[in-house]
Amino acid sequence: MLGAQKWKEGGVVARTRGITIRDVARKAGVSITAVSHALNGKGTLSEATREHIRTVADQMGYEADALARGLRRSTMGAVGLVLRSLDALGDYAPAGVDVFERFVGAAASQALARNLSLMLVPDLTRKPVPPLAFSLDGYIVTNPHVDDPVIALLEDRSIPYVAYGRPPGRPEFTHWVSEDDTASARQILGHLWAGGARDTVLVRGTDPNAWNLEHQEVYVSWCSERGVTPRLYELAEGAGVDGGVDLAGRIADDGVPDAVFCLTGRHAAGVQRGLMARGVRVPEDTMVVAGSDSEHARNSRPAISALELNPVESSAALLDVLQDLIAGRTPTSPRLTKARFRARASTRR
Amino acid sequence: MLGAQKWKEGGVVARTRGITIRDVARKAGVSITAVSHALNGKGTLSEATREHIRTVADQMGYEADALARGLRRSTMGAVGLVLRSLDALGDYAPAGVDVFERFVGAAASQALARNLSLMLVPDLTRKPVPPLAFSLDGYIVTNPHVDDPVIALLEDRSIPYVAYGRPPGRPEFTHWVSEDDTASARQILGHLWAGGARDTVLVRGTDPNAWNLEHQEVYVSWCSERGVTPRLYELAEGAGVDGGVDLAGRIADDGVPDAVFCLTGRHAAGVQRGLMARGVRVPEDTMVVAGSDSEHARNSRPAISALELNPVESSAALLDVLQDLIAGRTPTSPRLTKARFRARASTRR
DNA sequence: GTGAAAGCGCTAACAC
DNA sequence: GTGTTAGCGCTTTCAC
Repeated sequence: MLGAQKWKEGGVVARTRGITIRDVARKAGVSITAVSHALNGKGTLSEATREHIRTVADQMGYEADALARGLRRSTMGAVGLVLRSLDALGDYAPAGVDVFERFVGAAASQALARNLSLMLVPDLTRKPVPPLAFSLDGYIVTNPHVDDPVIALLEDRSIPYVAYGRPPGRPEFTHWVSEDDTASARQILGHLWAGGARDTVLVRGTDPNAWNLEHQEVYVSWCSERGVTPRLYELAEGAGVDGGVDLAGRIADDGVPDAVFCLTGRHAAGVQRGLMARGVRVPEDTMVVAGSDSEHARNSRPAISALELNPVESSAALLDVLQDLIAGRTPTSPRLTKARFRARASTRR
Repeated sequence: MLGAQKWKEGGVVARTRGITIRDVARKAGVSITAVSHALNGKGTLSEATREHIRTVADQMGYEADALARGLRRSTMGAVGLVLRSLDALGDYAPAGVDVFERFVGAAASQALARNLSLMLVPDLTRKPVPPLAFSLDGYIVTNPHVDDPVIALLEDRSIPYVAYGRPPGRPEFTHWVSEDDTASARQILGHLWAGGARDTVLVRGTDPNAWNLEHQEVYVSWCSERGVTPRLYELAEGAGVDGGVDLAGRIADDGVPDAVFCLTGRHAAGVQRGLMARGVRVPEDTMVVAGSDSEHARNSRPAISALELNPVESSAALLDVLQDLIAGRTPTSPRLTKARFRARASTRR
């Protein structure tokens, strides 16, 4: 391997340095400027030189060092992903929760398609700060909550960022992408209504993010439009299925409802199980719906109707907006993506 | 904010540069060398100067620029994660496959605990290579297969890496961590044998990784030790549940077995469903086991006995080994972690 | 005990 | 059109 060398430095095995721009310049018989310009499509070079340099570089397998380039250009080709919901949960691998992990997967492959690297960065405000955190070109922040310190930090440093789920209490901020929660919530509530439900319970999480807040808002308006009394329960996201089972007891004690709309799949699975354990029949006595699909919802018996989020389209939109922001262009945002409601046995009457 | 400035460069909004080592040096009335030494515990400085510099740096909120530091020291505080199984699948967010997603989550939180950032890198051998790919301190490669080109590339560049699941055909390579597949497989086969199974089928995937190869090996030896004829089926990982359903037909045609041991949860769920559709009773006629737990296994009816992998312990071990490697220490490896067998209704006789 | 200076690999003024 | 050169922020050698 040309130009490769290995060495030790203070006990740290340094990586093999690859081929440098200098190696290419020497081989191609030009200056390093020429190489830089040729490869970045800048400056004024004859097409012949350009082509020649490109060929040589290709042959040698030259890849520009991202660090050196970043140091100079202050743009890295890498963006960070902060999952605020998981930060809040304090658990980056909660059992049976696949929405976030699916989002990570989708975001990674969408980033790939744009030749961007995606870096998972844990809560930026906690010390010690991950070293690369402030060198990244921008951030995707999922489900920021009210007065989110991560967002405050990014703004303070003027690092571009986009939010998945609008940052609550920031009407002036537009760089967000979300599934159309309002439309989906109304679709679900309408579906339940059509199934005969007149007494529908909403179970939301405790995190003060747009997901929880907007759903609550829509639910309350929807109830008041129809003159029915809202029945709202809050259950910590971290409580999971077991929390749902417990909550089912409370709900039933308050009066068995016609339908329960849980914002998370785990809560829905737990509530359904808890209700059934008390002899409530699903869907005959009570219908159950989850606001976000998951294996829990799919594989409960009866299978729970749920909203299938759209991580692929959403992460694509987020990256588009973020790239515009990074490039100094004005992005078209906010953007709403379309989730898809999956009616299953739990609401089939 | 001290030393902060914003500027445009070729239409690109550059990130706000933070406080530099120079700012700290000026404020503390020392040279930049002194600052560097004080903050990194190197050189020979009086404890007084050291302390003074640390205080000033803290006050100013100085954070060393990871890029500049990396360029000089070539260690970044970030590691890459390559999921070879998903590369093979060509899908980074396959529905219902949660082993990898759980592993990503676990690896992320373990990395967090070590102040490392985690970058998801798809197949490194495919162009274009993500910019930071070759600047990372090291890699975790999950389920490398025989003659894996990603491993060849990392070795060529002498980038430290560890494997989750031993690289097949590389007996001399020891930097790997794995659940103890051999022990688990024997435990499962023993469990089935104890349940009366004398004709157990193994369904493995087609990817030539250690997971598939070692299980097959154990299965074949185990059969020969007991003088029973092995019945081995291969099914592409990507075939999922539906592939399992189809395969159930073939298996039944060849003779309904006493038990089926599928290496993936999706295959197990499919095979069970396919068998039951043909009137085979589970577990009465045939027991079904999955080699890796998943929501599919848990939520099938009857629930499928499965091996619960240990992504948290495994990723912790992987990062330990990788950090040793990066630091030039000799790691204790390979390391085996303990998976846990969950007996469920599908094998309860 | 301390600091000046070289240089990591790259980009972009600015000279030629 | 092409090349020389000055840094980006940091670590480290080596003079003082």
